[in-house]
Amino acid sequence: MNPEQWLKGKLKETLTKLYPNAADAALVFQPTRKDVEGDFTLVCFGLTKLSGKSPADTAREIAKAFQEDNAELAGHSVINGFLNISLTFQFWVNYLQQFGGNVSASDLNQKPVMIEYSSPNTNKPLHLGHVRNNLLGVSMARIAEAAGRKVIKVNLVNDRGIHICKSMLAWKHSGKGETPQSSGLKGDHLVGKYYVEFDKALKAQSDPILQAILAGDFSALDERQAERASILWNKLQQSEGEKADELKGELKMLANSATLLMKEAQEMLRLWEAGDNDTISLWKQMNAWVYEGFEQTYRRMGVSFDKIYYESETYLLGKQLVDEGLQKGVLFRKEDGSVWIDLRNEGLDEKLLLRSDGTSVYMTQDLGTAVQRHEEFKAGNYVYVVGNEQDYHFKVLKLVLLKLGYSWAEGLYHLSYGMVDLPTGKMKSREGTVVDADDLMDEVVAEARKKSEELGKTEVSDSAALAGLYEQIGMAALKYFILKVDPKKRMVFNPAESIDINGNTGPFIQYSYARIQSILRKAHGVVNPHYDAQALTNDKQHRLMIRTLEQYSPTVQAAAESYNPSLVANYAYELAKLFNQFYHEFSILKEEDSNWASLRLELARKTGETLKASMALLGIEMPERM
RNA sequence: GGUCCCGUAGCUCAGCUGGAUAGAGCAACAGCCUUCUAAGCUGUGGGUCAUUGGUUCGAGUCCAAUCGGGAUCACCA
Repeated sequence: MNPEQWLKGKLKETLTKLYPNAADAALVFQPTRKDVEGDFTLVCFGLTKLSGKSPADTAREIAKAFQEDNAELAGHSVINGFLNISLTFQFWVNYLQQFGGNVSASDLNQKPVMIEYSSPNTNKPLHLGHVRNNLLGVSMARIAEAAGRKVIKVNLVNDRGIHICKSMLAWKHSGKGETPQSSGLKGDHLVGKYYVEFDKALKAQSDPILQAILAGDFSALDERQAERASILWNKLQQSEGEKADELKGELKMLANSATLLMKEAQEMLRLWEAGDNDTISLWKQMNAWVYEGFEQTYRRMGVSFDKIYYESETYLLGKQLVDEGLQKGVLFRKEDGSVWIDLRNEGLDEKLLLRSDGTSVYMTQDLGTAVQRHEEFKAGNYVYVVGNEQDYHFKVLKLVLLKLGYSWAEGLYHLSYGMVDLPTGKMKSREGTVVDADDLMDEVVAEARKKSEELGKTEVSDSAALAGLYEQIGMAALKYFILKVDPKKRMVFNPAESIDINGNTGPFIQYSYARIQSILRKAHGVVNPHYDAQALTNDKQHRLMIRTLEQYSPTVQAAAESYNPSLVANYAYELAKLFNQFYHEFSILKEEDSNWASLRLELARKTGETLKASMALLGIEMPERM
């Protein structure tokens, strides 16, 4: 039994005995502050209505009644309206013996949870943003599993569309048959290279057109575009600053679409959709290269999926839903044939669900995919790990599904995360400031090697084992750095400073663990594993260690329920830090009193296990020596 | 302009349903290795929790407004 739950239950009993209306009173109950004697604190301010007395008197009254019934209460103090309760040392020691690091099953939702994450495009390699996405997805999956839920990990690969055609086209024009084998490049990097090349070539073609447009000459554009350009151009003459930049951006897109290259790309997309043999086989070949590259990156990051969906297979889904929606009167058709939903009552706008030519948009596809998945898996929750630039999209997605009558859509959750910024600001591919995932992992591991060699000592000597250790340390540094931050916040990553290994970092926690393992190895056969709880007397530090271990289960539950792995990361750090303090203050192997020695050994062992379990939830491995 | 997210120490971040004197790490300075791994530990300095008002026994936390940063509001995905 978890002490916190146990005590809470007992307090409720006492309150019910004391006060007639106690049943529905909410208990404000929390761990006691470090500088005050006690384990848990009952905040009594809110209970004064029940007792009709001052907060302090209420606290005293409760304490008195509670003590009469429970021998486990070692003492208490009342400060203002705070009732600080200390449980006996024996109670905690007994608890330690049965502590197994398992998470009490959450009773919230026992249905499976589907987690979609990664969702890469197949036209370029993964970058820092994907790293945050993947790490969040993996750790959420593990945390949900630890909290007792069945998890289905899903990846929806964006393998079609104009962006793929760009890479294909550039490769066709200037690739000269280059392959990953012939170039020695990882497949995704090779394809990414041609994507960049396309952009360069496009710019060369579109710049002159843009200059002409800015000068008021729209002759390169077709009639419809010229009309649009003329409107924008007129506005531009009266604008400045940001607004002008925005208009220039739109004009630039018009210029792009007027280039021969864009027309070729569009034509290629048409051929692809028509199932043209040459186009399809080139597409398949280049995608295969990319998947091979992704697979390497995923494996190194510890990312895996139960099922992979491809947009090339799902992009036509959803049209049927639109028909349904029209029949139900939830959707409406405009004169030009396009289909919309009106969300103005929900504080949003009208949203397009089907183009006037009858083709589907992003939203149509996502609606279809969601319904298809629900039919297949009947999960209780569908978690989408997607950046916060799509907050609006997912809000609409959920609303539309609900309006269509799919009540299970209540279980949709957008795990929205903030961008990863560089100290200089946003990552911009045009400025070449994108941090590549593969490079990043290499750097971080190289840094781990360098720092470790500077320290000039390690318990590991075999060179293959050393390489493995550096990989573990570097990846721990990276993963922990990203996962310790609340997902919804933007975060700053400084590649120049690389990554710390001291302080609040992954390697710090690994080090604490390795140290514990060292003690366990040496203590084997030296320290008696059994101890007599009755022979031990109260000690604040030991009690605090056990209390902190106790927080593992509630922490994992909270992380699962709030879809927030950072809670687990911060917990692991707290625990490691606390143990390091403990380690410096108390010796295990040198302790002469065998009861204390074995208690501490038990504490060390369970701390180690809990650290390892916590970090495993973040996808971080723990070395036995370092 | 509408909507949403964020603003805590020089920097990077914690701060759970509102609770006691707002915490860590990095950086700076001063200590601790003949004693279980110094990737560690201890100490010092560093704060108008963006601002103003409100709600109440109590606000970094809730509400409103303002300022600052970002996202989004496409017949793109």
